[in-house]
Amino acid sequence: MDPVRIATWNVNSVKQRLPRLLPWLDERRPDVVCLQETKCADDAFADLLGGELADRGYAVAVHGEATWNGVAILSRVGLDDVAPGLAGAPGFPHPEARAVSAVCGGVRVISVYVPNGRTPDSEHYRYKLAWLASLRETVAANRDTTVVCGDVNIAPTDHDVFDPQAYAGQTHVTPPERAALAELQALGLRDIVRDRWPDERVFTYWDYRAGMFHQDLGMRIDLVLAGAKVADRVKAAWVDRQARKGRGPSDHAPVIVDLDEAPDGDIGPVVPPPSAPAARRGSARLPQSP
DNA sequence: ATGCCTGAAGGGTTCAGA
Repeated sequence: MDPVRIATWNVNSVKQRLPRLLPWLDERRPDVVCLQETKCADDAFADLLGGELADRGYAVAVHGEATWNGVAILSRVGLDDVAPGLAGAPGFPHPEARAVSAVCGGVRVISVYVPNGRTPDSEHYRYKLAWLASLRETVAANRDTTVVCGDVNIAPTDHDVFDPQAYAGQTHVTPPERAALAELQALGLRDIVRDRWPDERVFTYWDYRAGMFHQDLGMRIDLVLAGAKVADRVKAAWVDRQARKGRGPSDHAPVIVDLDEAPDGDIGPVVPPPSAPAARRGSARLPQSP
């Protein structure tokens, strides 16, 4: 198997992001792209960019709906066994378009948009935890060869938010959410970006308001979680902050992971060791605190 | 000012996001 570049990006409306998405595809040239928050129905997705993607050699698996949510996988290394949705997943009350999976280049890829949760005492929060339990059940069947990519709406540790105090008591950082994520990882999935940058300040989301990106006050909630057979092929992993800059960005940046060719012999793990020291921690407050 | 941006739907505003 040839080297493969996998990316995941919450685009916050594929329609609004088209002027950023297409040039980004041409510049980064990912082989597999998991998208979240496409915010459009499947026929609208095809009308909007089906031709543009075909021109670039991508096959497309979409699972969308009008207005909210919506996920997709673009692949130019094969797209087989496409499965929209998550078997047995709860709805709110009806199933939402939050997952799509396909086999791309021998890897079972799942693009996920985990429910937000809103507030820890809400039905939305309980829905989020139940949905994560369903995701774990689905991944369990192919744990070694699966890669879960997407917006998990959970910061795995306090290291993944600019200031833990700013998020105290809010969703994305509560122990039950982190436990649900840890249970998913306990299947053997590795957090590829954190493994590569264990002590770095790495975020993937910055609020649009109050200059949060400019101050680098964000969270790391977009993850690539890879089973052993995938994780052992990782050559590089990084957050494409350039895509968060300039005019009309999403509030999330893409995560990009390069896989080496699949070993046919005894090629071992090739993740390089980190070298740079940890960056200074931020100390500002959330936007709603003046 | 516990939504300071942004997007969608729909209608002159409201809901949702993290």
